[in-house]
Amino acid sequence: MRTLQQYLQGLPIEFIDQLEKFGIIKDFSEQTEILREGQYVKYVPLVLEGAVKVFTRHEDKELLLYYIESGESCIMSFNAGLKSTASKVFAVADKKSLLLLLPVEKLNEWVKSFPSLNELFFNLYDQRYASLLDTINHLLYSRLDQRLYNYLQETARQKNSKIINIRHRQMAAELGTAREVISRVMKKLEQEGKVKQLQGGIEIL
Amino acid sequence: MRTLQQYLQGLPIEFIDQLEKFGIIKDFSEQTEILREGQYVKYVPLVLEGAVKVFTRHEDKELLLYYIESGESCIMSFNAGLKSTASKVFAVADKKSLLLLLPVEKLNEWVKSFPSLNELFFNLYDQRYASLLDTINHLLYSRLDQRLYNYLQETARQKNSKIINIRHRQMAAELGTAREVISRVMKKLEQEGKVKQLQGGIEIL
DNA sequence: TTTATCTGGTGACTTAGGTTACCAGCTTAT
DNA sequence: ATAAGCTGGTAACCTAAGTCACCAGATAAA
Repeated sequence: MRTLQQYLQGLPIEFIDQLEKFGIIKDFSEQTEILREGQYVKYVPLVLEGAVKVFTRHEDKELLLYYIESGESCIMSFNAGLKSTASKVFAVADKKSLLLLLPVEKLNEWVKSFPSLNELFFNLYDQRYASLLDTINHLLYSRLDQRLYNYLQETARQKNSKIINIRHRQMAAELGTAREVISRVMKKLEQEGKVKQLQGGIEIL
Repeated sequence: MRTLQQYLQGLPIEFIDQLEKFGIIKDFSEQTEILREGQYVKYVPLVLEGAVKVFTRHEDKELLLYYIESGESCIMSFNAGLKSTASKVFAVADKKSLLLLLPVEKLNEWVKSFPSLNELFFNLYDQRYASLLDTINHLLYSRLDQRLYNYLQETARQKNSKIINIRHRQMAAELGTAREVISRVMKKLEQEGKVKQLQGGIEIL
């Protein structure tokens, strides 16, 4: 296993020391829930390895918002931690992941003492904000075929493979629509030569 | 006119001093554009009086995201200023407004020296993030009648009046839809007894 | 092996909302 | 006063997408 210093290059050594002292490194297997909606947060996760998916949910429907990747953290738990408010999103490990858990009681102090941590969270806020803005524009202006195709491309990027093994049912859930609709739209994308459905999974062309 | 101290209670006096020295207080009349998309920012506005509307735009369609009210600022210009990136939203004064313009070259320093400013922007980020999340859920799960009614209620709150004078065309623009559709849905809301269209404007019941 | 479950595919139907075209009643300029 | 432009209303139509019902093939469990 690599050391914290190797994961968190660019952070001052005194901060890394603090992290080693008070942070907790923990493994999460694929599909493990990392943050629940309504949850109050004691540890803010920072992704060292792997990736975490963040969703919003409304009644039984959900929607994939974005991924948290290596070196990034979850602003919802950051805020929920600092302000003791409840999370409005939920998060799940997308693959086997290694997280560094930051205790919230230290966080406030750290944000003040280490400008680079402060800056990291500002950057993350900005990135997620931009991502939500993008989602809004897609919801408002794109049809589902476009959204599905984007989704598949992003998934392929995450899995680092042009062929992805995934059920229609899951795609539907992550795009906030119904399974039958995915089935229909997938056929359309296939006819347009953008994807190919084969036994091993879906190939993105 | 009130002094900066009166507008910005809770901020340390040394910071107010800095603001008086380097900030610019400026009046904006209703409908004045305050931030353009793609714009690079030299001054980050902080609303003292009035209110500013923030929109996203995609081709010719736009969508009202939220209001910036007294004591609040625009995180998009904050980020655009600090990182010298382009704004992804645009903003317009909703009424005659008084803004305090913060020069970006000072901002970086201020964020570090004054934790309360730092905290203000974290709070604003969180608030806007929550607002975008809300918009996403509405776009995904609510029908237009519900969205329109929410919009009217929010507008009434802003104008501080149950009767609002506004064109169907503008409502359509701010909700990202077409004028005819508003006309149709307004009739529906009227039949349901939720609003009343009279010569002076729309009454929200 | 023989169920039971999961998976994707499909046709038929419904609905919200976008589009087109047009009209009547006000306001505002000329 | 007359014309031009804004405003809201409406009918007809179209399309994307949600819903329902059902089916066949694959996969997993008994």
